[in-house]
Amino acid sequence: MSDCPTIPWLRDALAAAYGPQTAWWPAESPFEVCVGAILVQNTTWRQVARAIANLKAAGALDPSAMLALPTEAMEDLVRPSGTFRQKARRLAVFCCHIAMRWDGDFAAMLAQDGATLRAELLGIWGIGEETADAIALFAAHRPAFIVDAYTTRIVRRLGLVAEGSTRHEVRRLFTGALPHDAAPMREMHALLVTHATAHCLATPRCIGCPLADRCDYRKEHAA
DNA sequence: GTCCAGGGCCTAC
DNA sequence: GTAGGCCATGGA
Repeated sequence: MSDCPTIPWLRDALAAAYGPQTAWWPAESPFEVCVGAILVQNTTWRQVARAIANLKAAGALDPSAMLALPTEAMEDLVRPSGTFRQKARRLAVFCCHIAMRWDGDFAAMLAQDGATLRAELLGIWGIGEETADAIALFAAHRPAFIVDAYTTRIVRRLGLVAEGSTRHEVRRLFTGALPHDAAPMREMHALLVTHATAHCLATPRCIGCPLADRCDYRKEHAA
């Protein structure tokens, strides 16, 4: 739980390479952030953008409008993001929660303190830790650190956590070293995703990588 | 044709 | 508490 000195180094190295990540989550409203967070489960943002464009064109980027859509229509709209039946159902459950628990007042739901909001989100079927943290951080602007597949991959390659490490260990690594505030957590997460999509998924991986001195991508394959 | 992507649920042990 | 199967499209 002591501060890991590599985290500030990592942040600075990525910031130097990619610059400030302002307005990084591409969404026009907090609700759109939530929809994106659910749709991006186990897929790429490119696929999510298509599904969100469909929803926008259908006028469904609103909790009550979305809830009014027939199941099959929702499935068709979110189809490009994969696992479309599950995701249509998760969005419906989420909208239903807003309607039932908050009488449709989505802004009031997001206005809760971070811990209460996170606990409530985790109680909604279809929302796990990563999705809850994404909503808390990018829709409600509460301090929360998102541990996604990219983040885990990067810290494993840097040797900061063991192969079998849990999500909670990775979270502690960052929350212990970053200010407990939404802005630095948003910035760190955005830098990690920007870096991962630029290098960790690319081939060849390490040409021009700002972490090349300390990163060993072979480490993750030992798992 | 095969593998994998910014998860989460469910079941079995 | 955790490992494994499942969901399903689309890009590389």
